[in-house]
Amino acid sequence: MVKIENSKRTILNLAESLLQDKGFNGFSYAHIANELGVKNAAIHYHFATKEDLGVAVVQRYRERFKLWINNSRVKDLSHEEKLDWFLRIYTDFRADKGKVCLVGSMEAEFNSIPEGLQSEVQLLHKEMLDWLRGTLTEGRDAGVIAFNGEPVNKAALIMSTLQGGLQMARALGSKKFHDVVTQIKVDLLV
Amino acid sequence: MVKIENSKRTILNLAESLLQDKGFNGFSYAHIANELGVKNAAIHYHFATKEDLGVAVVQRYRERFKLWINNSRVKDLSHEEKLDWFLRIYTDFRADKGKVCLVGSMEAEFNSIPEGLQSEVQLLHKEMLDWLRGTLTEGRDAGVIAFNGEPVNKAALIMSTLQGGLQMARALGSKKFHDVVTQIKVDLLV
DNA sequence: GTCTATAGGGGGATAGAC
DNA sequence: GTCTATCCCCCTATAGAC
Repeated sequence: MVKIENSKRTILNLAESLLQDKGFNGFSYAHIANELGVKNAAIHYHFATKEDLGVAVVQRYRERFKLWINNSRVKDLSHEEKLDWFLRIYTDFRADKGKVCLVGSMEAEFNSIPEGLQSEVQLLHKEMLDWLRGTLTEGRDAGVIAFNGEPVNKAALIMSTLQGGLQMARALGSKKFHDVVTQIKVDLLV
Repeated sequence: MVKIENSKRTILNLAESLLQDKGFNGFSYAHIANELGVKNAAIHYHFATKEDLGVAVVQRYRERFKLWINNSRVKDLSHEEKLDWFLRIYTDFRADKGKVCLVGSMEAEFNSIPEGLQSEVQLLHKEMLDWLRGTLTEGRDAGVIAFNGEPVNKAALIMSTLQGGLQMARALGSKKFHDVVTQIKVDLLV
């Protein structure tokens, strides 16, 4: 029911949303087709297989993340602000119909999704962790955040916490997620 | 291919394993039937619907957890040992074919699983969090572990971290999970 | 308790018209 | 680019024999 030229993008948007809402095994081409007001086959024209669609969603997300972190609006932030920006990604997911993070959604069903999709998830997770580790390192070197242990471990802990926290909120409510974010900050100030 | 009297238990074992391996939407009665060497319909005799089966798995897990924490082998441990026992549950999952925690598996697909199952997951998550919060509170009061902030928040953080950490390990390997466990401990000693 | 057989539906995917 | 039509497979679930 919308723009013909952007239909590919619209499909990706819906697929991304469905992945974060129902998981890879929890949505179908029919869901997207219905939402878009077209038929099943129309989606297959743009993305031959479901694996192709999933891969395209993650690839786009990877590019988006790369653009974000290299954009001056993030690059020029203070160390604390960069961390807040990262936390806000997850807070926004929670506020957006209780979505979970893309990476967590697919790692939970990792052993029942196509291999090509597994590889993309791996790359995205690495790239996000890498940025977070760098930010934590710089922030501690600059003396504006504090934590014990290795930055690489702290980065893995924080990202795991956010990922698990969004999932927890589905069963126990948004307050629980915000409790977790609060504790992440507490554990960064000491 | 096994004991007739224990077939119900065997089905539950397989279903629990499959849930932690492939997720609720990623396994079928056929998987269980093949593994057991029986036919599809035989499983339906024991558990009429897939929802019934899922609910039974989580209910059994809840009872098991309750038995554990009330058993003297856990109850009589020191505060630090209790925490180590809890962490070991997750470490053992990772070592067991890269399973993720039952709660995380189903919260990731929360919006595409039956309602009755959602309720059970909610109860299990509450009960585990509650025990962890209590243990953290007592441990800090006793002066053997240290952390800032509210025990309820710290408990939610630790459990989310373990849940997300097991999922992360699927894409990035076991070392990453152990990094996270290391950091959890670092953040408890200060 | 397990079997055969089957109903009934949904899902992914393709062929060919428009 | 989207449609209709269709294929084929897998899945959940049930009926009734053994």
